Amino acid sequence: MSVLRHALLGLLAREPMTGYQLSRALERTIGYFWHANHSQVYPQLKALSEAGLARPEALAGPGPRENKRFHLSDLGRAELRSWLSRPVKLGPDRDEFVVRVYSIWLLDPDDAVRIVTEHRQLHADRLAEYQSIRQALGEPTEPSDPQFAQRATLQAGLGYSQHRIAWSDWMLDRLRPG
Amino acid sequence: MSVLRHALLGLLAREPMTGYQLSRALERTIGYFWHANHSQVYPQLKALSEAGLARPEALAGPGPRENKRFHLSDLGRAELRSWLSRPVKLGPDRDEFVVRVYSIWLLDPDDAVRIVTEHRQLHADRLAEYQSIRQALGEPTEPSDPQFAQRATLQAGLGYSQHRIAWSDWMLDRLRPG
DNA sequence: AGGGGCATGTAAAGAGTTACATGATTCT
DNA sequence: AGAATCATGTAACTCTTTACATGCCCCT
Repeated sequence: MSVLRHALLGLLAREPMTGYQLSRALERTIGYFWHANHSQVYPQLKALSEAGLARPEALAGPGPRENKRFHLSDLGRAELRSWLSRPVKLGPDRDEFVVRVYSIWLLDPDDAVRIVTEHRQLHADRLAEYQSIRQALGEPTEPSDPQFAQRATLQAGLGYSQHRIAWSDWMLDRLRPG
Repeated sequence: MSVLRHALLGLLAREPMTGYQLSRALERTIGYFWHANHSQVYPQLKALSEAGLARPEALAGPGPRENKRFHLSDLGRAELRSWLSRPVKLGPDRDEFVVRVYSIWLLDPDDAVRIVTEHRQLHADRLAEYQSIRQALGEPTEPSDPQFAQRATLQAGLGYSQHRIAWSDWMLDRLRPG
């Protein structure tokens, strides 16, 4: 069972959603940490339904096909809980910008400064985005509240962007002589 | 052209290597940020050779097949430089542990504390590993030196693990009442 | 009338993981 | 004699991305 399937179960544990809504969630909140396109979501929802982890509810709605809202089943909730307790390996080991930095010695100093500055800016923008979400979300509640978990993932994002900005500054200090 | 292909070019820009050596490098240094198995490396090396970005040199060596050491070509170096200057999107958006944390409200407080503590420990161990590499590597040199780039990627790792430890502590403070 | 958002799917290609397969050399 | 390391490949499967494809509803 893939991470994506569990990400979908985790979203459905909060409230029933259509495939479209799940796809959108994988472009924002949880999507900052695990992205997926709708073309991947629909087949996975079918698989989850067939495995009895989610139940589709037929809806009247727009479009040529039947609209469906998915509910987490008891089996799905049990699977999600069991997944949470299983051991995880360390991640991420897929960081394209760090791979680029590994070859940064091949660039002219000006170009090197430019790409690091661009990276810093991307994270400064992302940080501002996270901070505005934090405003909307408020202070963390009790750990049994979904809001707490959302606040904790947000905190991961805040800390990560701050770390990338600090790292960029570390490089800029050493790339600019004097 | 994939990230993996450019990671391979970035390794070959330092010194000629066999597919086996490249595979090992993708389990350590640069492998902390972009992992790949040998089964992925060999076909990509073939593709790089066919595209004229790397040249194979036949070697006497053990085993039933011919041994090859790959050299970066001028075209390969140009491609690598050009890739470095092209814009990057933000990464990573694949962080399994954060996806788990998004559902942590479903767990008993004890289990929640346990998985966060385990995560913290993984990063504390990784941090110690990075610190011993830093000892061996020394202080950063000039930006045109491959050592500088290696030191900069290491700095990314150091900062990242520190951030994950701080984030784990943030969660533990809130998961443990009192 | 046209654009954007809601809504659901399939197809094809590329990337990545796990397993299968072979065989020499070196160390214990 | 057996294990670890060096060394190279293929096969099968899953995951991910990009593109194709349809059509309603609401707002301007």
